[in-house]
Amino acid sequence: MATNASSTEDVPPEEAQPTKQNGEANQNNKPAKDTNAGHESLKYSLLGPSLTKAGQDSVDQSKVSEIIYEASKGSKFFSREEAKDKILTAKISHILAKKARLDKLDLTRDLRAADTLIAQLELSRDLTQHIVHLDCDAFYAAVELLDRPELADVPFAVGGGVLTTCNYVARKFGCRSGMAGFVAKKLCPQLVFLPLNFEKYNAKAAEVREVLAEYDPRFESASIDEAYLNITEYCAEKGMGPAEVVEQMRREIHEKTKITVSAGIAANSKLAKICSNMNKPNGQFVLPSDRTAIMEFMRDLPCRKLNGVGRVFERELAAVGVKTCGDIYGQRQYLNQLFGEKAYEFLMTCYLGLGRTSVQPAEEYERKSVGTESTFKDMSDPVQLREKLRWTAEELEKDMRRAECKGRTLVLKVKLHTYEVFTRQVVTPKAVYLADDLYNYSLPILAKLEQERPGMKLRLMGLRCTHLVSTKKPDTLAFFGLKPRRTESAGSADEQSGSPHAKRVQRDGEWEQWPEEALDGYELEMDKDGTSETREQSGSPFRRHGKEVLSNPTPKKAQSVPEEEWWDCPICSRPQAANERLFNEHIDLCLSRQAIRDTVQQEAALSSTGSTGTTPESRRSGSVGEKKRGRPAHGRGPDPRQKKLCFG
DNA sequence: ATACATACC
DNA sequence: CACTGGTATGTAT
Repeated sequence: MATNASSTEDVPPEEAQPTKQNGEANQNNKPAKDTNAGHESLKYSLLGPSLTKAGQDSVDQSKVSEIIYEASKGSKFFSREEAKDKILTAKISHILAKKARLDKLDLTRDLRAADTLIAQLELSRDLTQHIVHLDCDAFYAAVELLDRPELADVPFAVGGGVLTTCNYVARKFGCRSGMAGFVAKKLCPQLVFLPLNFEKYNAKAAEVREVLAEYDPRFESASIDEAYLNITEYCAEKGMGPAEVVEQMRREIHEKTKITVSAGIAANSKLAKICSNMNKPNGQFVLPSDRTAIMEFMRDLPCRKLNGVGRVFERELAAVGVKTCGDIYGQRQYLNQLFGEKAYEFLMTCYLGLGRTSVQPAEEYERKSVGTESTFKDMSDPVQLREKLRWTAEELEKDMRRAECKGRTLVLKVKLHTYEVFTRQVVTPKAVYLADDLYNYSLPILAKLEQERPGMKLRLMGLRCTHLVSTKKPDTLAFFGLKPRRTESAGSADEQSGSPHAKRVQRDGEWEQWPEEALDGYELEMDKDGTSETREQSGSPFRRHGKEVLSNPTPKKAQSVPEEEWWDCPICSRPQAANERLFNEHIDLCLSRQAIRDTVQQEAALSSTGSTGTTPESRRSGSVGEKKRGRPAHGRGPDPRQKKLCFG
């Protein structure tokens, strides 16, 4: 390790380039160098995702990587990582071979297509909004520290088998979130472990959100400790600059919650997210909303900093000569063919520094799946496996009740003792959520798996429902126009996605099921055992790292008059919640409601092609809400509506 | 539609 | 000591 001390620290290992002559896969199996090279990428991979994260700057990464490597090697986990690394290496050599083949062709067309796309994307650039990404610093650790101030200078971590997070003292030793506890202990023998306490974190997160709502009542919770805000209006109202506003907001958050946050301020959410990492912890960074400044910023930005580029994609990109976002331009003629359309478009928007400027409360996003999984001691006894499946089904039922939905597809996930993962799914004949149904429909696929690999030993089992059908009462009522919708929504999250048709089709799919499900929904609600209250509040801790399900706090001003504003639907004339997206959805519903009613009456309960309401697109343009918010309608261009991954 | 891989926190 | 859990999304088939 002495040899690779400083030069290889932060960069991914080089891929073997294919030799000029034979473009096929051979190069990566050359014996002498490859054992070493293979380990380099494996070690890099074992370093984990937080390499690029804050707090690791002063750490000797090669030393850390060596310790992790030594601690891990020989384990089944390690073997699996090794195998995965080999697969990736092969995949990369395949990509390189393809690139070599492309090089022999005339790529003028691809080059022109890329330039056209760039020009088109450029038209959608919106520099008028001030978007902020806020990120609490080592959030769980910071919350724990409030109760245990004596830990301020000692390295500690939250979480058991795997570190959920750790404080900055521990990070100096190379510890990081996602790391196995025993590995962290090797890096830092004094490391103190604290158990997770989600109720505490959620309570503190709610305090932080109280403050955020003052600056943008429609802020978007991206996770328990992250949020996006659009402060354009706030800046205009107060006559303040965005940096000044965020300084003030961060000060206020710290005063009221004793939590420090870092912030990025930029013209769109993608840039803001990158910027919030620049001055962590307890700092902020402004990227001026100026095209040249943005292009220069992106030019030198390592691709790995992009939300959506992980270890694998980073390696693939590096292999074709793309290390920074600026490098994307030089390779633009290859990217579509090498990585596919979505990745290609994603990369182009990254090169240009484009991103979404829309920010909306998380509860306005539609949930796509609900699932649960757990790890346990290796198990192969079929009886025990069935017990485990039964238990998993019961856990999932609880989660489904909390989420107020049923699923039409059930996915069984299984991890073998070797860490290989399998999933198998079934479409259920009806939407399900009861443990009995979940168990009965998943049991046959478990049995089939057992048959496929006799005596399989499992270390994890999980069940997940997809193709969800909401059983929320407000939606049902809104659907039939009985009452305007307010807070909750199971609506789709399409925005200005450029191609409304795709979404429309999907929605029609949902609608087909609604008449039937609507009644079920009531039944589910009617069995009110008070759980729907206790569930959401504090009943059982909804242990979640992901998106928050809580609604945004109501701004104090409005609290006295909770439902102060309504917009009248132009079709049914009923008042609707003053929310641009819900309003548009309501119009969608109104336009096809009659068709749905017909369908229900015919009791052609299943497939109702009649419900395919051909909704006019025109109304989406000058929507009332956009004026209300003082935010310009975003370009119709391919600006994505994504939540996490940005390939869309 | 199904299976698998990747990514994020 | 002994490598998580929940959700979303992309690609290949």
